[in-house]
Amino acid sequence: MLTFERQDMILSLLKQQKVAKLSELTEATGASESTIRRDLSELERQNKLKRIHGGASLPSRKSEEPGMTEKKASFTAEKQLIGRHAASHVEDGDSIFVDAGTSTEAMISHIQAKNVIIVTNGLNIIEASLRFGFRTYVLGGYVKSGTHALIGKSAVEAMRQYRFDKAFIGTNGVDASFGYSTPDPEEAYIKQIAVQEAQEAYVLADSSKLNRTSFSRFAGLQDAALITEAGSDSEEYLQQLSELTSIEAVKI
Amino acid sequence: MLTFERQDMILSLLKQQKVAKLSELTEATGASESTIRRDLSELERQNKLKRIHGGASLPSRKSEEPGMTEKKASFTAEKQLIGRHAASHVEDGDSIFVDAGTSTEAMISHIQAKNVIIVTNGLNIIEASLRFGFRTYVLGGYVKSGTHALIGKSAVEAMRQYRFDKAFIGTNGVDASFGYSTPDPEEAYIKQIAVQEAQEAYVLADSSKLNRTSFSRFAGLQDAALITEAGSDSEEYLQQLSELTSIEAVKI
DNA sequence: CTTTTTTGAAAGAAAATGATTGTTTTTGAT
DNA sequence: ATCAAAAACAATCATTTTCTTTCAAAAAAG
Repeated sequence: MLTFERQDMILSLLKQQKVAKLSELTEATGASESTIRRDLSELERQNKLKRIHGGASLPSRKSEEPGMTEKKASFTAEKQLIGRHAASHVEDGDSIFVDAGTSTEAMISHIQAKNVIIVTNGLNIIEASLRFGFRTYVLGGYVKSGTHALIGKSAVEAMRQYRFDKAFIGTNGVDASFGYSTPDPEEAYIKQIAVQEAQEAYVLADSSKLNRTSFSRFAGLQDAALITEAGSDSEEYLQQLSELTSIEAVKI
Repeated sequence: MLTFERQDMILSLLKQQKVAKLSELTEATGASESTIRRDLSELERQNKLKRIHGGASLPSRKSEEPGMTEKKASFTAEKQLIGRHAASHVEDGDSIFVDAGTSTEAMISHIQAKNVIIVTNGLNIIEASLRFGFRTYVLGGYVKSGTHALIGKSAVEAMRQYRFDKAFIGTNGVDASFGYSTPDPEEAYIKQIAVQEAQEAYVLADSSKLNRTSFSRFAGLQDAALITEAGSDSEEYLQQLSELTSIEAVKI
């Protein structure tokens, strides 16, 4: 990976999380500690970030506006791992749908493929996608406060205009019988269309989402592959799910 | 393959993906490493790109950015004044179109009216609009890098779905005979529709935009009211314009 | 056919990386 | 508060990768 790319990745991660541990950065970039330390030194020299013991934080800018990427406290190493795995499915020239959410946002920086077209309904995804230079298309519609996802009639209609090689979807619940679900029916509808329309559909779920149900079901387990983490406590549950759908469990 | 063809290929590849590894370039062009290196050196000399260890990236706009920010800073007070005046036109229950851009962004925070619905094609506007709690709708479409405006077929179609009481438009040029204009035809098209569809249309222009023309005309002076600043040096020009359209000049 | 330009390959120089060293900072138990 | 263990750090070195320089062959131009 090029120095430039890696440093960009560090900055983007920081913009999302405000602070990042060294281990998170090595994890996310695949580089060694030494390399990350050197990057941090260089970036600090450029005032792009501030080094702190154990990692780095954003520089204390006085007039920095609270961007649309706030409230991202739970951006864990787990999401990064899941994101990186999801990104490995993206191939040169793919057009992909990337759902709103933090899990899906984490995958953007890991996409290595070239000439990728990204379509999204998430404002946070737009920002990440642009930063990494992807051709970016946005669904129209109503901006739902909270998740900052685009929903409604316009969004649905916009979905029909595009053809997706792959769709990457976030979820709030994964359940053996109920399938994938999320609280808001309007958001669920967008996800449902994405799963239906895409050639391949992947649902990203950190371990907190397993064995849970939410109000609105948007797909059955068999409709989309599940990308999640292979934690020791969830081993048994994943085993059970694997009889119902394709599971891609990322090991820490 | 001819030298300029190969260099064109390098530049177009870079334009797509921001950074390119040497191996990608040799693969794409079929030329040897040495040849690509020579091309990169030459293109860097022309400021067409920036060489980085392992490949090349688009030239860092650091050189032009100081100018941009400097310019932006110097017009901030003026933009705020113009924005505040524009915001005074917004009434309770209005549905308004707010164009992408910094001038229009400045008006959001000054809107006092209640139950206002904001429709926009600018990513920066979304952020501001959400922050101040307005019901926010977004046009879909392609995200143009640079202005971060949504353009293209989807954006145009989305415009047709809404009815606007008022439209607030940014511009790059105000000219007595050519009217209002902006560099990008696609952006101009959106502005044009906004002016046509809205019950009332306002164009916001700081004083640097007066007596200038840009490539794409989107409206005649008589089609939209002009909100600008009444500077001492522009007094005469504004007097001249006031015979052609409605001028609302804000005094500092 | 000769001269100039472009190209690709090779060798040494420079840069980046990862591992290892010893030092500094933090942590937490007394 | 003090000390020892643990964690994080900077400095250094060997290895790998990339870069520049150089040169000769191939292609293009005169």
